[in-house]
Amino acid sequence: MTASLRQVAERAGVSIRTVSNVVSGFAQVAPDTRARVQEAIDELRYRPNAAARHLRGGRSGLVALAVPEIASPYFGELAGLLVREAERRSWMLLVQQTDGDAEHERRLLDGVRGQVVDGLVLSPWALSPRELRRAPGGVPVVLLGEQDADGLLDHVAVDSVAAAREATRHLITLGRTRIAAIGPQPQLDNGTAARRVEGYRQALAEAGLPADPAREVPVARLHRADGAAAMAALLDAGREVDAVFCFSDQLALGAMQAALSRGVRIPGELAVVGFDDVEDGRYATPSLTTIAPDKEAIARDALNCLADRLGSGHQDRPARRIVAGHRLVIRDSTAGLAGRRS
Amino acid sequence: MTASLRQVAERAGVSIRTVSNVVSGFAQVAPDTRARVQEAIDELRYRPNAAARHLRGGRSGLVALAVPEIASPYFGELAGLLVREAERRSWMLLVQQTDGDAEHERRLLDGVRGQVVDGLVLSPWALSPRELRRAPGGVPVVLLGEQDADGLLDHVAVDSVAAAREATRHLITLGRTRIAAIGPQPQLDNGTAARRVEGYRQALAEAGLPADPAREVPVARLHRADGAAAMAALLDAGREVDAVFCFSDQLALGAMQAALSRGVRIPGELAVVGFDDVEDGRYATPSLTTIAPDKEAIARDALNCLADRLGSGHQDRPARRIVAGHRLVIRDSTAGLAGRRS
DNA sequence: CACGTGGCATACAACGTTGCAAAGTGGGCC
DNA sequence: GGCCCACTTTGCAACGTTGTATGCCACGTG
Repeated sequence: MTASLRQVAERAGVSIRTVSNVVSGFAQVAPDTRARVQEAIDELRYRPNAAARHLRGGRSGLVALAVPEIASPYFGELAGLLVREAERRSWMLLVQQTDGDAEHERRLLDGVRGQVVDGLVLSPWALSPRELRRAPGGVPVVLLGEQDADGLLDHVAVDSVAAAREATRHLITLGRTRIAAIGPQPQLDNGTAARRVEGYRQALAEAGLPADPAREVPVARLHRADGAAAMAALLDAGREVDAVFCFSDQLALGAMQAALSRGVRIPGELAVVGFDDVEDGRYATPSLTTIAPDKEAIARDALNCLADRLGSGHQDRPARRIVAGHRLVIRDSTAGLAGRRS
Repeated sequence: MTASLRQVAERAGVSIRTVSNVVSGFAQVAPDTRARVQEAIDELRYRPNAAARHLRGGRSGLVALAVPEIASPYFGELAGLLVREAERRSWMLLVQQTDGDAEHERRLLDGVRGQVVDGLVLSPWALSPRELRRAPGGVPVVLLGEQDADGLLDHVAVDSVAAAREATRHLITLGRTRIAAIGPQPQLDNGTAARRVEGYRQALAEAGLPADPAREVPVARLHRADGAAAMAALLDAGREVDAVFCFSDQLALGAMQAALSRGVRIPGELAVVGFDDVEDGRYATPSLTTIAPDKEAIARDALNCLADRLGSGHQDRPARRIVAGHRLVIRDSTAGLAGRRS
């Protein structure tokens, strides 16, 4: 099948160890020996055996990304960036799906851990901080989103309170006063959604606008269909609403679709803001105003966390809480001018 | 760190081999011995070491998916299905991105191969059949799309000629006669695009419509921006066009956006059909008529191919050419009735 | 009683790699 | 000429697992 160090050694007339030295460029090897060995390597097309290295060294070079659903545009885009970032470090990315299922997430925490990957980037959905905390001492974990496991695991997230406040404030500056929020998830112990609600309420309070609980529409998942259903519910209930802040672009796109199909004009009668800045939103009609998290930074920082926990000496440093940047991107769904996309 | 067979064996007072037998349920083990061993396993939280199994058995339980871009909705959706399908077989999915780069694809063919994964699902973009063919005897490969490597590698794809013909024919039955195609890629040796052009032309010919080369708009990539640019070019050139068949939903969504932003009514003045049936299209305004490939079948069949090449005895069976099903899904971008989404 | 049989448990080796320690080689210096 | 040192190369062991072969025991049968 594929050549091993032994075969290369035989061919080059040296010991296995010397070939290993050439391959890993470790110890000093005499130039002519190195050349002879290299020749044998090329002829036999030798490639280091990953399994053996993994067994010997305890590192697989694999990192897992676990998200509720990889088909979701936000996670797809993030996965793309993580793959790229991983490659930069000679790692490879393994993708796991939790389907937003607690049991699944639990299994990942002590299943994939310690076995095949060197680290895990987890976007928890159903698991409470309490459960995340009891993660055993396996491989390093980085959480995405604001589920902070009581400071026991590293995590990377945007400042959702601030971002939600900015988004809502933006709607307020447009003169909207009856602003709904689509995306709370009271049924889950979900830090991210809770914080976005908080930011939304803060902005309303700052502006002296009343907070109407009936305008906070909870959703079960973050799909377009959930956004569409939520919007439909708002409209059917006759809630007079002139703007809506959606906790994800997916929800916003679904909401827009539902509103448009009922003849509601956007942004004229209804201004819409999303969250995530996925590509779909940029090309939707109208294009979607949104909070754009710095996804590159999230990907980079997440792998940085893993990298330095894998590095020597830092294994037990206290958990980090990294705040990634974000900015409000204003597009047609809130811009009066019915103009071009950003 | 994590317990090994040795430690379990010591604790249970049996040999390593016996523990192994318990774990893999292989040889016969006396009930009380089994119970004792199981107890030790539980107490020590023993988990089989993946690296050692990989080294010993030559199987890693990993399968790679290599696509140009995982952030693209079509590949994201496919990845989700593949992860699920892989899980059903106790495999895990590794994601690689080629960025549509030939060198990258080449490296994957003989790099990832034979080293860390048991199989590779590759969606080639830039590599010609000729190059794909010289794939060395590493791990099994399945190609997605219609790049068939001269019958040397398994591949799974929809019948693009037939699908493109149906899509175009649908536009013709609406009474459209000046039908453009967005998506040819003459600069690439890309079987898929070529076949879609072919189906498009066939439909025109069948209907006795003239084929106007200027209405076949090539694109460099399949992003929304490319579709938007192509549409803009068509409109700016003053080509009178009353329908367009786009080779992917992404292109179609970009094209719709460009048309809408210039005040072109869809489907009134311009009917649009896409290809892929990604979720975005279902929620676009108007919702997008498209060719829906049977993605579940593609995922299943791709892994089936790998599975039975990994199984005993079938390693050298001739390459398979699997045709996945597809259907035309008619939505608002071609339906006169400006109604609800499908 | 000797032998075969079947059930159960074990020993050994090997998968391919690398850390460690030590051996071999040659040259330079006193 | 002898000795030390630096440079280069090597052998051994171990990572954790499983295939193969074998050992041990009790039991039933001829």
